[in-house]
Amino acid sequence: MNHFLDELNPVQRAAATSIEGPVMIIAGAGSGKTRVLTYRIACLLENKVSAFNILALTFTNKAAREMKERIAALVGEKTAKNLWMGTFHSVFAKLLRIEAEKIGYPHNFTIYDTDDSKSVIREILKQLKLDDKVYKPSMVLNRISDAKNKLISSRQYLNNPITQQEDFSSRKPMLGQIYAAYEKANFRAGAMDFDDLLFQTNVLLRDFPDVLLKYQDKFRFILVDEYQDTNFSQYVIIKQLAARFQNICVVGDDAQSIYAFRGANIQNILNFEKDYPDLRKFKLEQNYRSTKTIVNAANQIIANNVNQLQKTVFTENEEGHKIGLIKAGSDNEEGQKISNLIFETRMREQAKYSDFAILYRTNAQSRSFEEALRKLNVPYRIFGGISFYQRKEIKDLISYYRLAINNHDNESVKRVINYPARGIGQSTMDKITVAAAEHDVSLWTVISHLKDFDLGINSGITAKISDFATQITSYTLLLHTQDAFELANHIAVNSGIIKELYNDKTPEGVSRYENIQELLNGIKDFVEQDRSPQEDELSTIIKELNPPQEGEALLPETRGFKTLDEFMQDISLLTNVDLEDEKEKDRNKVSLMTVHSAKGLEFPYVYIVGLEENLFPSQLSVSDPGDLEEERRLFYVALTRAEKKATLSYATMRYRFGNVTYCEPSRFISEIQNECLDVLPEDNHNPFQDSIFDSFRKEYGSPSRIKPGAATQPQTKGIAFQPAGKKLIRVHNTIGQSAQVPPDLSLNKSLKEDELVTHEKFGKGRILKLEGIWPETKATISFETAGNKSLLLKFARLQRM
DNA sequence: AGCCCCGGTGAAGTC
DNA sequence: CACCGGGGCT
Repeated sequence: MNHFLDELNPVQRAAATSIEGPVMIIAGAGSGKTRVLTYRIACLLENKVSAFNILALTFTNKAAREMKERIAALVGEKTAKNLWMGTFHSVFAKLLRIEAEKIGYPHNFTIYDTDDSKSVIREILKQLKLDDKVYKPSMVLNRISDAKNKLISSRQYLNNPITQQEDFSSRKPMLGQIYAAYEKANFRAGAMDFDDLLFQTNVLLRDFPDVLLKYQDKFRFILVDEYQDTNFSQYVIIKQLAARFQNICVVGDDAQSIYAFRGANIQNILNFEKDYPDLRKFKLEQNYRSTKTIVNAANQIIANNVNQLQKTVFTENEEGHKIGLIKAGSDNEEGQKISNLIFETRMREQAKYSDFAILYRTNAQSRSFEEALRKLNVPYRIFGGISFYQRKEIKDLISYYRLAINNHDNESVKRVINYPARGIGQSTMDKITVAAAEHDVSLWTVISHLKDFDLGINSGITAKISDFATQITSYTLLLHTQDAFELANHIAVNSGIIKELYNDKTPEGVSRYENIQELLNGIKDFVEQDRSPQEDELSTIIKELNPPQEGEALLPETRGFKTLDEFMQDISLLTNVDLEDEKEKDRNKVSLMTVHSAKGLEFPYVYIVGLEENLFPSQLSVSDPGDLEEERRLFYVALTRAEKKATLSYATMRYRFGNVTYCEPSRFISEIQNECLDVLPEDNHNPFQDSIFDSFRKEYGSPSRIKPGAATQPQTKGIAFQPAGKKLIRVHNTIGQSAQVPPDLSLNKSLKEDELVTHEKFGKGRILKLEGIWPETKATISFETAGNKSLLLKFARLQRM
């Protein structure tokens, strides 16, 4: 085994080979953490620890996959395959698939995404007759999520005088009741939301000592990566599982804790020593990734944080380039300057596009970079934003799949019961919903046993509903007799979705049809991949739980194919960096992503953009010192992604919330010593500035943006120019996406006092007074019938008479 | 039942 | 500015 350990420095080697007992590895940015983890696992395996006894929790599925590949290269694929490795959510979702029935859930439970969860909350608000302005679904969901991540059930929530008092004084006294109803609704639908995957795992391990014992015994060696970003719920799971053997190794860097907003508790890593007093602690302080300049600057920044573990990150790499600093006059100019720089640097350094990353604080900032990169024909790839699986047509089809797997999945029933249209309208749905609520059952129970419920609907509708139920049941019966692709395809055709989209010859329709094809292709690929032993383990268990029923074809002794429910489990917990182009040629692209998504990645050239007060650090963080420290750590993460050269930029003016705002450079820039910085000349003229694009802009004003494309095809994002017009118009880009755009109202700009105009609603009128400077010009207009009105010209739909 | 239009509202990061 | 839900019209 010495062959690979030779590649480690002494501390790394000690960390990798101390395989028993609690171990904490504090790993500075770029210190070879992944390598240590990988070799540590290889070491365990070479020390006759069975792969079946190892659990490794990573931050993304992609990280798990890559690590597994590296381990496979060291110890052989056969062994590596048996490791349990993945994100907290995906690992414990798998565990719950096996054990769910102990806590009253079906093994084939559905995982609700955030949209589903909000929809459940909306429904509850309706039933409780609460105002969704007061109880905003996203706010309610956050509140519930916080509670779950602290392992507070709805009952505990309601019994806690402190939370009750809080909710009462914030005029939201019903939050506890909503939480309780939400829990109940999900349970009835056999559904778990993201937080449930951890919460219910805790319930399981708490209430079933035999189950806990079984997994303590199974997972004798536990490794947790990015430990600084675990929340309380995750912390308790790990603590429980490791309690018996205490072979727990956590790796993290408090300086890179950036997920407090979703309940991550930095204290978990700061307190690890208290939990395991006899731990061994290793500090990986040598950075192998970045230049001296970058490491020094990063140290200078993080030194401004009070709350941290002591460590000194250093590097023996070369000094390297100074950190570039670019000032731009506007967000668009920032996009142009950065894009030009990437274009030039790539030429000069003979680099690949994929060597470059643009990192921003918020997804909304991507626009100006996309425009500018497109102008230069630089291929790019956006991570985050609207993912493929959130597109309407994909969600529709997937709802059928979900419904086939779990008939009680209410959100899917609501989505597809009348899509494609089959004459089951809102009023019928209302009746079904009421009946389901009254009898405390799922929608499916009502629609599949119509005669047991008095809905007061006519026989025509009754027939339509039972046809639907029969259709879904027929899919359910095929779940384990057809492979994922066969069934997915069958459902797509049989449900009529394919036909519906095929018949739609509008450009949007064509694009939707193609997306469906892409989904089906993805399922085909999935079927053709090897299955992992965990999946085998699961299929065996699921088969036991699903004995062939009377009249049903016998299940094959061991199913030799992958099924649709396996596919659905695979996709429900993908992170946005997990979705990667598989094709090699598609990979050579500039990456655009938020700093959060960039965690764990590295690039030779990194551009950190939008470094302005109230943006980075974000406005919401500047008032709270704790939040500000998290922002600073975020900036630290961004900077330490860079290997060769980092460049920072800020704009003095940008469009935010539809308005022009003027910005100050970020305080973080001033935290870097001047000798590390290289301020680029401001007159960085862009030779491509006078393109057709800009003349369009002059003529028609700002372009409207079309929805971001799927993560898999970001280049499809388009820009539309709308001609001046009266009505709302729909515009299309080249691949058929469309957007509704408002008419260009800049013609209102030329209106003068005393002119006669007509307004769609108010009719004829005369402009009495104009105040303010465009685009904030306000007009007082005296209408013949509607009287005097004061309107903002940029919004008012006026026509000159 | 379905489409279209409007107006209100929200805009941080994510499994 | 972009999204969403509601309401009204066909």
